[in-house]
Amino acid sequence: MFDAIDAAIVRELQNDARLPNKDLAARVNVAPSTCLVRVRALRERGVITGCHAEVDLGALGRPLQAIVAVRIRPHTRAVVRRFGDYVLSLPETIAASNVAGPDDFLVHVAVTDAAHLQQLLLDGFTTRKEVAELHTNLLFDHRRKHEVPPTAEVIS
Amino acid sequence: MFDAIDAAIVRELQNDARLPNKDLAARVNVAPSTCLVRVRALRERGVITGCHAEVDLGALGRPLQAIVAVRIRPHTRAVVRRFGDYVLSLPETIAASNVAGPDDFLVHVAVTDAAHLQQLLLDGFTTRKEVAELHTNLLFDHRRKHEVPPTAEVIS
DNA sequence: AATGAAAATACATAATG
DNA sequence: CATTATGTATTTTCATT
Repeated sequence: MFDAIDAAIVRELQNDARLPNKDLAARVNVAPSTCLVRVRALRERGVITGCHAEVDLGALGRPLQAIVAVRIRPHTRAVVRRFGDYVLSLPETIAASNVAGPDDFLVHVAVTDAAHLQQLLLDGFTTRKEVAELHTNLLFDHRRKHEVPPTAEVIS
Repeated sequence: MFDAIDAAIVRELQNDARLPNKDLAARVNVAPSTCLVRVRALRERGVITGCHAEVDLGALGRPLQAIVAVRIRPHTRAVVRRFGDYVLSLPETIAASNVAGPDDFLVHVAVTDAAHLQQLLLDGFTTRKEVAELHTNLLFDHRRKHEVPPTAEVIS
């Protein structure tokens, strides 16, 4: 299913997806050709789903981040899904979670400044009929970890 | 500062960081040599900060996600920073945000099942003295967008 | 499933327009 | 910035174990 070598490959590629296959092979102690076969298998099995460049949000003109908690009404499947699609289509949205609890969505946004945030909230959120309530949390700091390890159970 | 070609390069590499330079050049309509220079410059200027493989959390044995909202007391710089470092060191943590508002941290975690989540909350969070209050939101769905566009202001 | 060697590609650099 | 050329390195295939 997923042995120690696969786990090592996943770990290395989470940290640097552009690591040359030759170097990756050396780090996980297999031949380059073997390594390539394994990486391809991990992609085909859907374990590795993609490789994405990480970009500095400040450099993109979006130094200010916030988490917007949204309560949706009516709380129907169609309305919830439609809002999820909509909110992800906004250029300011980095991620959106549909959660259980008093709030229905937590939306992570990145904007230029407070004025931009206010405009986003007014034009992008509160104008929508299904948005019943909004709570905005400014982010002082957001740290994402790239290396998520497999649990012991999935390693054979 | 950042022209239309750079913006296109950033867009393409956010979607696929392993796109060969030749193909990338074709997509953004420049010569491969030019493209390579620009990609290197974007990395050196800190616009592109890294490339990371995205992995299916279910395949890693972590199909259940939650956002844990944590209130910290005392609310001092040292305690807040120490908790942030600690929480990011947990293998279950994917991301952690230090936010303004009633809650101090929003911690995104990925676990095996409800039992694992309970154990994480009890052993990893509530045992710590600085954790004053916890609210756990189960995630039904988390969607992250890879392509974050630059704002109009940073494009010249 | 893993390996080593050969063939195909891609990269990095430089010179020219 | 585009083109071309060139040497180097890497990726990929494949026969073999």
